[in-house]
Amino acid sequence: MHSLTEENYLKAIYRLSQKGLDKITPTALAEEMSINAASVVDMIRKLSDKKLINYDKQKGAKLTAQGNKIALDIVRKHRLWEVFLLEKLGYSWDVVHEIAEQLEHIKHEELADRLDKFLGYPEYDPHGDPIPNAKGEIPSIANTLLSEIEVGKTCQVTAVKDTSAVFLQYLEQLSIKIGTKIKVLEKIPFDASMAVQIEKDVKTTVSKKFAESLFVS
Amino acid sequence: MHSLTEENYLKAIYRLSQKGLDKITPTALAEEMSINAASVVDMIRKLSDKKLINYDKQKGAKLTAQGNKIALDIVRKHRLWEVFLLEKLGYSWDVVHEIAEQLEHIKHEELADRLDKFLGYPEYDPHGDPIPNAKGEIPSIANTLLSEIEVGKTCQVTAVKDTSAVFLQYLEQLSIKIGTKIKVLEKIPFDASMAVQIEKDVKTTVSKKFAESLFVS
DNA sequence: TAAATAAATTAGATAGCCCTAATTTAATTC
DNA sequence: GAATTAAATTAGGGCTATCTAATTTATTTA
Ligand SMILES: [Mn+2]
Ligand SMILES: [Mn+2]
Ligand SMILES: [Mn+2]
Ligand SMILES: [Mn+2]
Repeated sequence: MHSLTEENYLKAIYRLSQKGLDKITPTALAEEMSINAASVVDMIRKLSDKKLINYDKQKGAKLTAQGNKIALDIVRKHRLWEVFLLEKLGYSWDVVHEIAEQLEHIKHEELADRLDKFLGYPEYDPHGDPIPNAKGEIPSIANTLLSEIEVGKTCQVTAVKDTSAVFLQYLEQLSIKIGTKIKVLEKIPFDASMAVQIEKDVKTTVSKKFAESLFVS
Repeated sequence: MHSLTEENYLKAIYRLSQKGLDKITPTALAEEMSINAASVVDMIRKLSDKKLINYDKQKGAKLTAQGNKIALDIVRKHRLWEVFLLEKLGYSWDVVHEIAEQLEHIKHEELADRLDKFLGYPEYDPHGDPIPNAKGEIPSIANTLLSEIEVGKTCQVTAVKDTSAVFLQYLEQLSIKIGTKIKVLEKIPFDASMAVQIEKDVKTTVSKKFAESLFVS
């Protein structure tokens, strides 16, 4: 059996590889997990011994089929619990993550599937991230950023790239949620900020950082 | 902050004091938690230092007001999660306990209250145990055993004293659940077993051990 | 390429929670 | 009351996951 800590490492490796990192180094993992690189090296050895990852100084760390299965299962549970917390318990989307971080480690054979059924087989979590199904298949992922949309075009929010509480609260304040329509009115060359119109009413200007933190389609 | 392990100790002390033990000794706790007495002594010191219990060689271990509050909170969460697992996820009453044993340690300020509301403020868990409310008040507890019911009388199951999976599965097999009516037909002096009638139909004989494992009213 | 910097690894510790074995203290029993 | 048995405690470790400080190995940069 694998520990909560091992699960968190596997999930972090999964996350980094999803991010498109070519090489997952101890330093990158240490940064990602806010942990010391020396500790990471220890755990890399442990996970390698357990055949959950392959580690190679040249290629970095890679999940094995087995490791990937575990990581995907944790991600599935994490996102399902987030849906539960938001839809059933009425939590807001800037708090569900930290609680799901604990809930994802609850172990019981049928738990994910039962939760999935109870929630009506949701495809995306509250932040727009895709939920792997029971077979480990993942719905397609958004990859266009708001910053890439041309002036005059209207797009629709599909997911948040940055899931920090501060950003989510700011979105809340602007009444932006998954599905919200945003029209790009102007791009300011000076600092790459954007003038946008949110749904019908509100016009505002958002920063480059902001425009690079929202996925749209 | 207190750890998962500390919470389990506090809960065990709470459980033993509810059982009416006059003196909670290291040995009793060790037995209750399937742990070595030497380990218990370590933790008793730790919990004493944290003022969560008072320990006295003469009087044994006693929860302080603060310790009691934590224990009660864990018990509340445990029982609420059991209701959730049974009613919302469709688990049977012989499995909910082990999963709730993990879920009870999920930490978030409003979690218990939100769950409570979502479940419709249940008063009892699937085994008939009372659920402390937000103020820490506990509904009255069943204390009459089936074995104490006189011949000819009919009673109703209010709770199970033994919550082991084997017992719960046996009850399932006999179609006995919380609320089931049982009539005592005969008491056999030889081994203190009892002939009973379950609801209208089924007549069967149950052992002394069985009759002392069911609470009725 | 040699020097400087950065990354990876090793060495050595610590904290939490558990164990076995030995010892001390208390409770029984003869 | 002395001997025996049981309970509580101490001593000494083990394992996991973390850290800091040193060292080794790679990568940059001048
Ligand atoms: Mn999340
Ligand atoms: Mn986690
Ligand atoms: Mn239970
Ligand atoms: Mn527990």
